[in-house]
Amino acid sequence: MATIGDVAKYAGVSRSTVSYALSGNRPIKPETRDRIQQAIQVLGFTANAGARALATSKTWIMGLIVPFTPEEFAPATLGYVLGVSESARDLGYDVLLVTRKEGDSGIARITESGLVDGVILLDVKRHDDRIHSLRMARQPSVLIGIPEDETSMDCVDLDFFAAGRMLVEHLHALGHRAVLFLTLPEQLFEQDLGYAWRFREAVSRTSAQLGMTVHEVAGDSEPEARAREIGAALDRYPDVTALLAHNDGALVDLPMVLQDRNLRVPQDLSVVSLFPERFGRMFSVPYTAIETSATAVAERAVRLLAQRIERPETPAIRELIAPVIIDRGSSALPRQP
Amino acid sequence: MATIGDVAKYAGVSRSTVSYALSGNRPIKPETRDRIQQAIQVLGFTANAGARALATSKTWIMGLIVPFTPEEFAPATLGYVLGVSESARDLGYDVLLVTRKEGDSGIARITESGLVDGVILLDVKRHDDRIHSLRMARQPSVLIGIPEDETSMDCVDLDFFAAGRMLVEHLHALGHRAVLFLTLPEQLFEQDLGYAWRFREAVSRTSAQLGMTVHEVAGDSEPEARAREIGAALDRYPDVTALLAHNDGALVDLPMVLQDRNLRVPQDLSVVSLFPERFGRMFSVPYTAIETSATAVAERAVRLLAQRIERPETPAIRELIAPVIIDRGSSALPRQP
DNA sequence: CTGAAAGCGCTTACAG
DNA sequence: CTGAAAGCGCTTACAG
Repeated sequence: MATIGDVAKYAGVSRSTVSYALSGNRPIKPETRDRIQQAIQVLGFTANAGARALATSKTWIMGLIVPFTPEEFAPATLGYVLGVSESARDLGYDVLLVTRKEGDSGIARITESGLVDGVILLDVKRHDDRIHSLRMARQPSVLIGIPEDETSMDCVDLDFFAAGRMLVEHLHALGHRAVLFLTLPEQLFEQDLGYAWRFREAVSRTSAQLGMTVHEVAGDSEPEARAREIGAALDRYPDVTALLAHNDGALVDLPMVLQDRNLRVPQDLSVVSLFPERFGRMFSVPYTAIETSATAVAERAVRLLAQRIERPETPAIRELIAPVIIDRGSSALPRQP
Repeated sequence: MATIGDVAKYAGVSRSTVSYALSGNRPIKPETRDRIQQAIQVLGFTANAGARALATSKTWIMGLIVPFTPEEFAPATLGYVLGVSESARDLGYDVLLVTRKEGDSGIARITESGLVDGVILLDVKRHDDRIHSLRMARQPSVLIGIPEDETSMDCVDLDFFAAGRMLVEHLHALGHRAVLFLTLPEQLFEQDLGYAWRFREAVSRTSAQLGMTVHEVAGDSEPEARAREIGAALDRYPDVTALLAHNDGALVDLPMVLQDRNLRVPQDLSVVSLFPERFGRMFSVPYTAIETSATAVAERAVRLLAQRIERPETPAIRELIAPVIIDRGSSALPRQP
């Protein structure tokens, strides 16, 4: 491979001049610049990443920590991964992917070795050990999700509390007073995932305030069990007039389950939900819902991290993205008893 | 951050001794080794990745090129990404993720700068421009998928031709003579994706050899259109006794579509398919099928690349993973007319 | 507007 | 069994 020395020799200048021409950090005489440009072309020169990182202490790589919990929903996760990657490239960064098996040690490894300039953490838990590793690191980090103790941590997320509240208020405004709430798989709560808890808390608090009855059904991650649970719950609570489904997997089976019981939407049962936008494009989920935009969240997170890398000392930011309901006509006035 | 010099000073040895203790590349007196170990502990030393890469010309990073075609199926793609990441870590490598927007230039960027030791390419097309960039690179690469011209390229993939043939033969053996073949979204064929074409070709060739009639239905990527197409095709070809569905998105809607038409599986219609294993765990797809194991393919690809990185000159390998049918009882003798 | 030189933090032949 | 030194390929103060 051609080095900066080869380019310098070919262009008849010093290595420092080539370097400055590359970085634009000092004015170069136009003709000199042209000669250098040509030399670069001819020799096919690209600066060595390791050498540059060593000299500048900057790698232009962001670490992305993704646990890939098996119970989580692939299209959602993928949306974040893709969003982070594309946004990072827009700002000149590459993305190093660190997945589950390693857990905590992965963060230490990529930060302590100086492999990355910063870290984005996905699937933040309410009490997340990994945040300790992030605080120890000399590189900045941004969380996608909100932990219990967010002191001095930059966080970005959809406002899942507002989302839960909005959906309950939406049903309440239509006149619904008894709602079936299909939650995420229990494992996700056990894993202490912030968004799962915040959404559920919003639903239970808001419904309590508004005097609504909410029957919770723990959404399974296993398809057959899930369908059975939904059916059983509909039998158990004949008073419910609406279904609030926060379970991506279940949404796909829902049309079938409801049809099996001859329940028309929205005449017999209103259905509202929350799911990733990618999901709606891939499957038939004809329900009024809040669409979580991984792209928007990822983009904000990457921007924030890039800013932090440049100016580490500004105070931590918490950015909640306001949810928006897309009306697909699956909610209406409750059926008359 | 502590450098190797700090460790050397603390342990009272030279930097080279610390380096050799780290690499194990020459014997070190046990007591010396212990002192060094302790110094590393106390100072919290981790070797700088850039410096090491510069000195050794090895980054321990594999590039993973993933186009993330929107028509493709998230669980499938995610399976490969996750599989590559985990397998790479097992061998000591990190993974740098390069996604669509950049396309071709991304490969040049990460190889020419020496950022990666090798590249894994996903979603290989039959005629894939990116392979040219890979051939130009000084680092080795492995394709997940088989291009038309695989000269001197390492390739790993599920044997999609064998898969298509197996499923057709399976139906033929049961006595089916007219089959509806629901293909992947047309866009994937237009994108020239190898696996889409190979599977389809296997289906059409095998059925021709066996004297079977195959009606193709172009699977849409848009959910509503897809369901309509399936229904229309079932009406159009009343002679079909079996459905061969190679369309992940459609599989989820299928139970509903078939129920709408009062078609029982397998009494009225046999259904066989091919889908990623992750998919079956997430959704209810009760069909006899070949399960594509992204994990297995990814693991082979990573191993192959690691070998290439160590010994670049051995001849190129093509590794096709034999498909296996999982019987879920959705195929039976054809209904009597 | 440009060059010579030091330095980033490692590894590894060379020497003992 | 260990050390001193050169070198990997960049960047950037220092000097002119």
